[in-house]
Amino acid sequence: MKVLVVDDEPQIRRALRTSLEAHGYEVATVGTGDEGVVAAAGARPELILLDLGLPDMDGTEVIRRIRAFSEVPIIVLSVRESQADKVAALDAGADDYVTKPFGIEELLARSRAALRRRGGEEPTTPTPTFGALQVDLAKQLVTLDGEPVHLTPTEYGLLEALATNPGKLLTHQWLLRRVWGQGYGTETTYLRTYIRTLRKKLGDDASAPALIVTEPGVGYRWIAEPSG
Amino acid sequence: MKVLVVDDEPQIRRALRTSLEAHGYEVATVGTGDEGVVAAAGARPELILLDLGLPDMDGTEVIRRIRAFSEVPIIVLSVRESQADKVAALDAGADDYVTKPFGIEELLARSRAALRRRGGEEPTTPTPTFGALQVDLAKQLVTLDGEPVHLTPTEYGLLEALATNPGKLLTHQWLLRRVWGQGYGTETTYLRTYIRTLRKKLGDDASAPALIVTEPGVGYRWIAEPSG
DNA sequence: CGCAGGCGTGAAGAAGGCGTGAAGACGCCC
DNA sequence: GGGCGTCTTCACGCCTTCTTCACGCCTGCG
Repeated sequence: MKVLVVDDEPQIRRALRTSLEAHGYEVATVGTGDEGVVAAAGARPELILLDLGLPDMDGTEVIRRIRAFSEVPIIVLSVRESQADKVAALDAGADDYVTKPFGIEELLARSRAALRRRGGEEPTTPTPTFGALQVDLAKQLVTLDGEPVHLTPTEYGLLEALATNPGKLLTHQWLLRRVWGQGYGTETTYLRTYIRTLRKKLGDDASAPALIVTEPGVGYRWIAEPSG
Repeated sequence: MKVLVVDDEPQIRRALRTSLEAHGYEVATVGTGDEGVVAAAGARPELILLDLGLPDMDGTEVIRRIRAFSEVPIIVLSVRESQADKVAALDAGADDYVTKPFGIEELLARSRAALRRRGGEEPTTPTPTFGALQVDLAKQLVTLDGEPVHLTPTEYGLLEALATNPGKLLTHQWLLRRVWGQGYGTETTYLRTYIRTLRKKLGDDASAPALIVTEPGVGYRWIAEPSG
């Protein structure tokens, strides 16, 4: 049973490693959010213990990025006790939220509970591939024929929304809310603009699409077949 | 979304009911562990909020009894903060453990997290299939002999109305209301036009129909046999 | 046998959405 | 403060889609 510990304080990492290994878990530790996302994709742990107070990245952002490609249980460890922090982390996709200092027995029990719930394996691919196009959801890196493609944050967000829902018809409103936020829903000109740059950068043709199909009046559809 | 609250204190029951109903949940409340187990079996709630300090039965026993027949998420509410209590409840099968007093926002967030996990079991949308014709309702994708068929929103809406009611006679008015909206009901020319394009795109013949039969003066009927 | 209504067929006008290209506004880093 | 990348907005021409109409056929009825 592999567990990934993401925490910037070495003594906490050490303490967690000791306790977890004593209970038969296999433990990997990293110190930054970025490493955490990469390790979640690479090492494929079955449980992640995530400290919210990381130096390099907001904790909810780490959760969101891991959730882009994995359903692995995430238990948040945090010194912050405010409800807003808890709500934000849980709604970002965390499974549980434990405030420091916590008892190791409680943490282990919550880990067991989280693992018990996730009985089945999830087949989600960390890096969906479509022919020459590869989308590394962990590193947020897109390559075409092996060449990295530079995308702005909005462009990447749109691509992620499309590529993680292959074949599905995604409405204007759904895409706008997912990429731009809850307050959006009618700004179809944004979509047209960014779909255009995406098509251009990914070498797609609107009149003979191989990746993104326009569903007039409704939305867009990612039609490329996953090939990895 | 049905929630069952098991708590012996009436004011807590009332407070939870108010908060939960304000957020769109359907709430049932009981005051004893025994009633809780019965209600969990009978009312089939999708989430249970369980107070540990019940007068008639030990909290972990309630959890165990419910777990004997249901995987419904259980969030424990308790005044006891000891690790031993938390471990016991979680290992008995609880999904989460919240100590009173708790913030309602946090409880709601934890409820969403618990529901999200359980609901994660892909709410399998049926994909009606009729020989070579396949209607993927989740993706809103129609394929004929494996080839995607492009339909306009109105065409798809009409097909969905027909294909999800196989064998049933659907009147002009019913179809118009469903596809075009409440304000319609007499525009049978619309129906004729779109039934025609549907037949053309799906390879059906009006004079020898295999999919859509005209019921003169009344409406239309989807006669294809579901085959999957 | 003639007629009327409903249906299938074909087509065309109109409205709105889309792709395209570009330019201004904004925020951020140096 | 300046420069750059990114986001937002606009105008234009084209194309899809919706809506409407006309015509011929069939059916049922008187």
